Amino acid sequence: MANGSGLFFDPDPTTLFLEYPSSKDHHFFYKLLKLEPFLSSNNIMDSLTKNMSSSPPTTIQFPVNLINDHDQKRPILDEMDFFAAKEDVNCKDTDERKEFNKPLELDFNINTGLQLLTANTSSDQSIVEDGLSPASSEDRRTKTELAVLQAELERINGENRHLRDMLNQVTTNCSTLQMQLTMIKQKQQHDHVEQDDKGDEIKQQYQSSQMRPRQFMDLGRLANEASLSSSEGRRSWEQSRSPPMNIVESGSSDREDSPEKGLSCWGPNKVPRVAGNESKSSTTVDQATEATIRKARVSVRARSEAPMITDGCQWRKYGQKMAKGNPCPRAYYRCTMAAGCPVRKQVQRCAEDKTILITTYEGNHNHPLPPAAAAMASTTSSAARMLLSGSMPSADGLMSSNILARTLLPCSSSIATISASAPFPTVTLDLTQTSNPLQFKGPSNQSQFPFQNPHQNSPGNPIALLPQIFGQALYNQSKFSGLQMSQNLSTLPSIGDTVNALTADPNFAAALATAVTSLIGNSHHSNNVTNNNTSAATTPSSNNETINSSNGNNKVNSSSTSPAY
DNA sequence: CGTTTTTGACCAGCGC
DNA sequence: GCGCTGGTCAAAAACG
Repeated sequence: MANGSGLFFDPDPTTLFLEYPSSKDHHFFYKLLKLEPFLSSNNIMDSLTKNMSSSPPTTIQFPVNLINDHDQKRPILDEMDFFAAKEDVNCKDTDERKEFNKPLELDFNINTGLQLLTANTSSDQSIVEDGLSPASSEDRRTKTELAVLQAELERINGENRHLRDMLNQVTTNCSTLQMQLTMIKQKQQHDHVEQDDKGDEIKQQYQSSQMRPRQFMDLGRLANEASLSSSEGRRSWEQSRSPPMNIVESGSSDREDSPEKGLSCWGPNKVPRVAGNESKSSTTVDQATEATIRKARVSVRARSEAPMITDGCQWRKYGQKMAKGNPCPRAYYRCTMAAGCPVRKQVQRCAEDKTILITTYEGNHNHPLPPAAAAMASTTSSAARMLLSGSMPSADGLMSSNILARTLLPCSSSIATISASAPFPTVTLDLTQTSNPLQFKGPSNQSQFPFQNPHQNSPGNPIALLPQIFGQALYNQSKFSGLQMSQNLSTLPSIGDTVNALTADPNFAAALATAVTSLIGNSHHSNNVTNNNTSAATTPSSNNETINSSNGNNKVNSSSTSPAY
């Protein structure tokens, strides 16, 4: 109790800010935010934690003046100015308002212990009036002081709780901005790497075959990445009411005419064929890795009563099969947001729990993603990259990847996993978890506060776990791989904020999976731009012909793509 | 009438 | 080679 927050002066300005008694004004936080745009939320959280739980490392024992100083000035001015604060407390509301409206720099000198004196004053008076001996009076003073302190602590604790809530809100806002910045950085770095390493290959690709659809897919992928940036994301929002831009030019006929159409379609035999001669320098391991990567799938398990979760993309059902060992049929869908989009998904209910909808995504979109998916892409990209970064063509590699994933995600291994037993590497996002395995299990320097959004997070909302999941993932990523987002642990709350915002959509899970799917390719296509658009090869090459022809029959033009959102 | 869904058939991979 | 299974095709039906 005695170490309750608000009674301590922490030299850390962050903590001081947190203890600011009149910080009900949100502008105060934003002012601090402005001063510390990259303030680590973890520091904030840690400071909060210190104040809320245990004795802070730096504690200033302020003197308790038992003399009513209503009529006299404070005798001690070199110490914390609690007494002046006392006056503020004793004053009327109007005076308090005035005091709160003081300049911030003045308020910074005031700690929340300011109200102590007010209570002490009254107590002192009664004690003095008792006319007891000095010793017993001293004891009474001490006891009274203690009681007052306790009451004050309770009040301050409540205030700190309020401040903590406000801090969470401000932190999320700050982190959102940071995430946007990070996304921009990521995009710039990614584009830079692509331009440096594969610019020649891209040129050769374009020169060798102008209308090859895979090239448009590349552009589409780039467009997807571009959509991750704040500006592009905004544009995506603006375009949300209109059919998305079709990256593939002139429909599927181009695909049919292309001699390399097989590359753009799924086929186990369609190991990437590098057009450039210099591309042959790439090792067979790289090619095999690329082939494995292209086969990567993202499976999302989420509870949904709906037959299919809507993820912002448009899907056309092209088949349904009864899978072995599952009474529920498996539906096959093809993305129709853009002509020739190779992304397909399978939807099937879990045999054990039919309330769980298993959606498996395969392939990479060749068109800008819907806003929700695009926004989530930045969040999930690092997680997907991390999960797949260890993917190797061999089973051992996949197992290592799985181990890596579990190592990097020690608290979420049951939520985000890589399956090596599946024919293709599959990233499984289990959103059906009801408990929060990550909470309070992070590293010591990690925020002990969950990414709370009291309005959206709830224990029964599995999607609410995503902030923790990817926050943890990104944290570990920053710790181990030092990728773009590593420099800011404060990105964790931003992820949580973003995810929370997105999880407002009950169909968010599918959007998440879509984003992950798109980023699985994005995270690796830098290795081989020639093949990055080739979707996961699951069907024989012979089917490619029929697929293309069927696309002609069931051609989905941009006009036919109804603006579902 | 265009698009989507349904559904039986077809194909390829895999294991025995 | 055969059967099983997963995945896809494509004609017909349904839908708006």
